[in-house]
Amino acid sequence: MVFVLTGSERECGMSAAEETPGGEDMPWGEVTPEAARRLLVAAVEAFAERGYHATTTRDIAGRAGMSPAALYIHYKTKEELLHRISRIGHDKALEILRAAADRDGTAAERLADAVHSFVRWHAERHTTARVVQYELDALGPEHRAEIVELRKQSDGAVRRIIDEGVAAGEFVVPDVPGTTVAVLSLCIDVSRWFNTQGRRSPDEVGALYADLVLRMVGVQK
Amino acid sequence: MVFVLTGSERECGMSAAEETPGGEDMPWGEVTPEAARRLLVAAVEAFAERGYHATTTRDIAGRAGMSPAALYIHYKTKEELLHRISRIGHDKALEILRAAADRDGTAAERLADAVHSFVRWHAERHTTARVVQYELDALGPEHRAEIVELRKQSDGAVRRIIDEGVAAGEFVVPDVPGTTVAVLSLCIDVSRWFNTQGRRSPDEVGALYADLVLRMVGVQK
DNA sequence: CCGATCTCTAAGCGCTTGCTCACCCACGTT
DNA sequence: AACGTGGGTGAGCAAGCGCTTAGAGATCGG
Repeated sequence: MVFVLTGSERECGMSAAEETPGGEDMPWGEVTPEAARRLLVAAVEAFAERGYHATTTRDIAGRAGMSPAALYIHYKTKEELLHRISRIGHDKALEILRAAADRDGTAAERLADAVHSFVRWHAERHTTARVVQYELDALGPEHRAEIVELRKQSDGAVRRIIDEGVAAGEFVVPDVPGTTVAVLSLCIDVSRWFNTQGRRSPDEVGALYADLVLRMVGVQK
Repeated sequence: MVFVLTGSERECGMSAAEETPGGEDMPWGEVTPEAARRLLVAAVEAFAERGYHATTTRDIAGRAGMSPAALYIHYKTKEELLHRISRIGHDKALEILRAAADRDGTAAERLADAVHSFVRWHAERHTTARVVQYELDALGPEHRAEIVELRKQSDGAVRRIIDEGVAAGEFVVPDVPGTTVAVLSLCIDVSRWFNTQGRRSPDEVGALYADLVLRMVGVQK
């Protein structure tokens, strides 16, 4: 299931039987030299807290317990770090939406599932999501174009569910593209305001939002 | 040495009969020495394009056709510029929401009005809105606290409409605070994705969103 | 035991940043 | 004509930035 694209780091030290510590579901399990992962996690935290441009390479390296120069052994530039984070995050987001879209069940069930799990991810991993969703403009032109393409595919996955719901008579939606944008926007913005200290758990927000979105597409309960 | 705080700068040079060029409704009409306004408009554009931290004071001054040093005649720091922008923008946003909340009419009419005009503002002036809504963390502690207070009042205005709609039996909303956050989040995020080149006009997006929000609160059409 | 390799560090280079300072000039008043 | 004042500039400072380089220490096949 590992969808490492830049991958090719399976030939590193450990035997094929062993697993990356933390297992398959560990957030950044696919980032392989352990030091590279530490740097990446540190970068996510720093970028989420202060923003990409306000974060220094010294801060990232410091959080990872390393010297500033160590960063450049694993990443060519600070921008490449952001790109890696963004790429992995968008792959994960797209995977979540596609899994829901490709399930069995009514369009309403699939849309609710998509929103619920998409929102839960944005709340649970809101530090990552904040970087992934709001630091797009800090990427260089080619990297940005690559990520924009992934976002179009996310849009397509949601639109497909809504289209099918309309075709099946489950949904009443006068403006499918507009509603698709609104649904995605609503979910994504969770990462901006969600706070771990708040009253609601990620799962509760997911359930609330799934209900709100079903209302938006005109499903009667 | 006029350090304009909010208003009350009517005692400056021009006669009482004259108006600020552009009239009362001009976006930044209340910012008075003309050079200070030019700097502020330049800052809004630059912050919206590149983000606060990626924008240099030289860039701002250059866009306003002035030398870097000129900025510091009108503003103490770069952060003060952001604060001024943020303050004026939030005041305007709150004014829009309050005007809709205080109108006559059913809760549904007032909620639709609030969302329509709030979204239209975020689309029409999406450069300003982007700065106002997404650069909050770049403010210093006191300035941020001041702005956060304004946001709480915006939340209150929307919540009041929804509360009254529920009380009047117009709305069916199981979770009023959660729905309030979702509605505001939906509207605010328009400033992130809205593009002047796109198919929809600000007014059309406002109308679409007003309809979506009425569905969210369970109004049958 | 040797060199090759890989990871990491101390030091620092060249540049840009936010901001300041000494000075200038147009203009309204005397 | 002289002057004071407020908006403006050119040059530049101290600090901090992203990134590089020379080399240290650990590990390992031969």
